Amino acid sequence: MGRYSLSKKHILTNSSVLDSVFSVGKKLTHSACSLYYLKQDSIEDLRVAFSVGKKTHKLAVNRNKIKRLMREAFRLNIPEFNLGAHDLVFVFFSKDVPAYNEIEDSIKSLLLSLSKTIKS
RNA sequence: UUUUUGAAUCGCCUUGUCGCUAUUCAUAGAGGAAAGUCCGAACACCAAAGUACGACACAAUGGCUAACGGCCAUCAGCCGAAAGGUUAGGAAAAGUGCAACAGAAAGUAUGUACAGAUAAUGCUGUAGUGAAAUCAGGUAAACUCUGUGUGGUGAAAUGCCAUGUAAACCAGCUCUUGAGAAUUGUACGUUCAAUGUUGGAGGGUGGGCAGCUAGAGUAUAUAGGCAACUAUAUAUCAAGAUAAAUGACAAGGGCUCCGUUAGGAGUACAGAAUUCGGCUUAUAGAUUCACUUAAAAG
RNA sequence: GGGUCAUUAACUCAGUUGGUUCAGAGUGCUACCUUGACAGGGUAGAAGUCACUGGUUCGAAUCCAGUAUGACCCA
Repeated sequence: MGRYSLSKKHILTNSSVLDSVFSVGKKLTHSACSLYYLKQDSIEDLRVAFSVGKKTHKLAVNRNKIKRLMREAFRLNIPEFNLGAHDLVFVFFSKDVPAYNEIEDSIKSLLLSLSKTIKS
């Protein structure tokens, strides 16, 4: 496994866990993205999920594209932040189809503020 | 040559770095519509999957096909100058219904005026209203009739393994006089029915494997056929995910548009979900072939 | 993945099955009357491509086919 890898183990798939993250977990927002997060003691690594609403983006092509961009940005930037075991959910809610730079900016700043809040 | 008409094809390419999914560990990895879910099948299941009625679909003639509501050819109607396009094109002499306004009258019809003919009436022709007016009238995309077809449910089907709980609780029904149930609109039939069955409220799981990708497959050639299509031979074939992979960045080259150049902008519609055959809808741009001659230019 | 419906005035709904007879009701809007003025009341008026595109028909909001948007059901 390389330094920048992000394989299927780290994708959050269980629906009940997702529900709990949305209801119990806390929320951060930056420009076009929101981040829900919840600390988990039972697991060792962090797990992520990405979401784009069907209301804002009707075409499946655009939804897939945005999710892939978000995952790419997360994959390249996560090694700089040393987070513990957490469940993260990124939600995209803007109505435009963004470029890669904008997504990377917002995800970077979200991760930065998350690490600050965890340390403090 | 432009325009017009028809048929068919393509659906940007290459390299590098970092990733994702599958497995043979080195390869492969999204379409012509993957879409809509409008039809037809394959495949699977149902303690009888049976019979009748109902309901629904289709409709010129002949052919193709696994099948079809699809496709091909021919005839007829309509549109077009032509090439060609288009049509839910069975039956009104089985029955029922419907037709505003106008008009004498819109079917238990046949009135009036004029003309013709006749012994006379009936009769024949013309007139006005209207979409339709005497013709065994129109309307079936009104009911209906005729012919043909359809059992129902859909990979969340179905089979196996693992994990885990509750053989608990409440209510109803029934031991042959038949409650209730058996994935179907109704009836009949058939089958099950006390370690029974139905409903309620509640508890647990919500993982894995198979189904799952080589098939009515694709391409080329030859033969048959007007064609759809069929037969034979040869070659060829690596997506298989499941909160759902097929991406990001960089460089170079195509193509289109703008611009005198430098250069700039754009590169559609759109993302597999069991698999096929069609139909319908969306689609930048490019290419090939055939056909017509009305118009414009030479 | 599979299925069922809806779309009519600015808003909420009738009418659609069964074709032609004025596309209607309430709320809101505009003008006038009533009042010293407002509210309320009364009178009158405007506002519609019947979601869109085609077809059948003499004639379509209504029948048929396709498209778009929205809602719901199955687990």
